[in-house]
Amino acid sequence: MSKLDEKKKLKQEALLSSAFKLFTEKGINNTSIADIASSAKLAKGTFYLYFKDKYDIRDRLITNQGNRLFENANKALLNSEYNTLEDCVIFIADNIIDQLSEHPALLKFISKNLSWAVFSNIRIAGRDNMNCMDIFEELIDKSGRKFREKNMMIFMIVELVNSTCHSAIIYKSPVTLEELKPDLYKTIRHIIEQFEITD
Amino acid sequence: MSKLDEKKKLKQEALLSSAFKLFTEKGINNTSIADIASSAKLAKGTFYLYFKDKYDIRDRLITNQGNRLFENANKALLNSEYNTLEDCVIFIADNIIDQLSEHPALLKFISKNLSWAVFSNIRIAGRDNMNCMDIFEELIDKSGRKFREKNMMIFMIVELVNSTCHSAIIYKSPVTLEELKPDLYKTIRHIIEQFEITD
Amino acid sequence: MSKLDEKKKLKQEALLSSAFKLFTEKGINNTSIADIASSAKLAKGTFYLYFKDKYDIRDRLITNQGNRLFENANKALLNSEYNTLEDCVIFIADNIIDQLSEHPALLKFISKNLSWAVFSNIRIAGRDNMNCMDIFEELIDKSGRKFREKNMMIFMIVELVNSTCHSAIIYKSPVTLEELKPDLYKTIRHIIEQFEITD
Amino acid sequence: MSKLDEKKKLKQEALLSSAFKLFTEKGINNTSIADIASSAKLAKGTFYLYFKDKYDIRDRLITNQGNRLFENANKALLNSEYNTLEDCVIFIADNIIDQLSEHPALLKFISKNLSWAVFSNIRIAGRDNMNCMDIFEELIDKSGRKFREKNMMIFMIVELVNSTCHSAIIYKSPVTLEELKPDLYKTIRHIIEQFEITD
DNA sequence: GATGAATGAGCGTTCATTCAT
DNA sequence: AATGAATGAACGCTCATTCAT
Repeated sequence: MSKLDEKKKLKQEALLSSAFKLFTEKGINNTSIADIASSAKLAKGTFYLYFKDKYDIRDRLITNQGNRLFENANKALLNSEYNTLEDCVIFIADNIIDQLSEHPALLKFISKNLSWAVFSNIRIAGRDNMNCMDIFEELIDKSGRKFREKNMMIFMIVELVNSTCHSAIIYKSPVTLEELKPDLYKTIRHIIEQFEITD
Repeated sequence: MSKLDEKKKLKQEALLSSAFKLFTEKGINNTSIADIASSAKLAKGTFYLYFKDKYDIRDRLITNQGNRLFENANKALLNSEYNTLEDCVIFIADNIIDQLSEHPALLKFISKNLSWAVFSNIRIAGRDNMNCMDIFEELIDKSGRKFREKNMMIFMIVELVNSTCHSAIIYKSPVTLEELKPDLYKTIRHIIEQFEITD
Repeated sequence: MSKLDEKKKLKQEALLSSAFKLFTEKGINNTSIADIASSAKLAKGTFYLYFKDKYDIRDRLITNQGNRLFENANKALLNSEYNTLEDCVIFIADNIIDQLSEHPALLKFISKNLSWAVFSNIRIAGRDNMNCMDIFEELIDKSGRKFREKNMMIFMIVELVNSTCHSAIIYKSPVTLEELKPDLYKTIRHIIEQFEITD
Repeated sequence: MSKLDEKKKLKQEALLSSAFKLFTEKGINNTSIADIASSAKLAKGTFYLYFKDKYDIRDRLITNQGNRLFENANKALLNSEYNTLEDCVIFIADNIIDQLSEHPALLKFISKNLSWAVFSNIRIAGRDNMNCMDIFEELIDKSGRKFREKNMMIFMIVELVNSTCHSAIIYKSPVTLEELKPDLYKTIRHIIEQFEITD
């Protein structure tokens, strides 16, 4: 990589991290392109050399941050000793929930913008071109058990976790995260059971 | 009601329905107050006689539309012959899902803005000052069964239904509504079971 | 005066005193006609039955308040035992200064809007159609002394008092009122002396 | 200075002179930022690149114009042969009065907005960081005479000149400028005398 | 006479986008 | 590639004024 390319990379990263800071602090609507550029110590016009508009940089951020969450969770899982499919799925959920509960601004930012399409395409670095869905499929395969409608199963788990934790973390309402977790994980076990094929 | 009051009522309704149309068509961010007023064939200043700002009219719309959904579902339930708690809860969910699937714009609008705080305060017309939570509590009481953490139980059901149906209706992804429903309802039964206290 | 006329009088007075309160509290520019009307507990349209616009009511207020200041000063002078022209003029100045220093808002309001034309036409109630200038002329006549350019003499005194006290009362800068007074009155004596004709 | 900086300077000056023209012609209240910008043949947004708001540009104008008045007077004094303190002070007053009487609009603008705080901070170009007060102090020092309360003395002179000339120039009432001057200057001499300390 | 709902011109301000340097 | 001055459309909001009741 040439020196120029390095410089460009640095500028892009400065814009991304400035945008992330401002989006999570003040919300996307209250952040202008001038804000982002000046916070990155770049000129306004420079922004347009790297991104089309505010929504372009937002989408890049969601993907990046989503990646990070799952990478962390995946790495932690590999260091753990969990075995059953249920334990592994819950481990990942729990890990991501804990990451988010420590950065409520990130949670707000992500969950407002996380659609299934985005989610299922998040790619995991270090696992050759694998995405979230692939990780889950792998877990299922390793368990040796059989499931119908794997997509729907994962979809239901992800949506349930995402929406209930959002409320619990941001508003602590109607229950706190700590109150929620036991029953949330119990429900995850029910959902997995519900989709298992037992001959 | 005087003639003047009638006229005022009409104008407010014109503003509400214009706002709803524009919010669902173009999104709140791309709708200006001038748009709403002119679409209601009123002067810009008139808007401010009835609402504080865009977010005031949005909140009024959410409450109004939320009310309507639950009122319809509740009325239909009273005309049905369902008995068990599970059947009743699923009947309401199903009814609301069907209403929303026929108005995806309403679904988009509502579910982007529906927090638990808003939800649990939606009031049902015709049932003396009762809100959604009261309706559910009533169903539970009538069943004669005992549950721990009723709030959390309802919360999990509502969030699961809301988030999965949003995706299924708007994006038909990863499954269509018709594919989702059977498993969604099965999961609802699991959740209810999970919270029941059996001595 | 008919009952109706009394009611009208009351409404006009309510408007005047509301306007005065608001003008002195928030300034004329930040006071709207709606403010005045609602503070007087009258409808907006009613304002226009009594005054042409904001500046109409302002001018009425200046005259009214100016009258009051001079009436009070004049009444107090009649109860005093001062004899020489200098003592009388200074007594009036001092009296008005003290009135104003107790109502800085009134001072601000008056002195921003007090031109010589307005000043010299302020009428004193209870003295048959006499104005400020007449009062001063009377004092001069009673003294039995002779002056050239009486108008200019009074003009210089009034302007000097008005402008220096404005600064002293509102900003206490560059000197306070108490520091200013002795020298101010000494200068008034000099001015009177300067215009006296001594054969 | 680069070409760009020159262009910016020109634009700022265009805004200043447009604002001055409009403020003096129509008053500040009746001048909008759009007026100023379009009169300077610039876009409305450009105004905000150079000034915060209407009052920012007003304050800049007062300082600029005030500077000019005193600079001119000071330069003329240096070319004159006046010696005594009284003659010098009256020379400056007379010079400024003449400047103002030729630009009544400037007089209106300045004297409505000239507070003691503003006045005493006006800086004189070409005299290393000196302001009006410094000039007067210098004159006093050079005279070798002793005065008590120099601040108050100058304050009284400035306020008297400002307020009487305002009326004389703008309204020619109750006397014209030419009628006023002799007595005004006589009063200035009295004031100076009044503050002198004679052992 | 009194009301206050309705108007719509007008305001200050922001900001995405362009483009000459 | 990078800049940042310039633009002007668009916005939310205010308010004097009118007029049907």
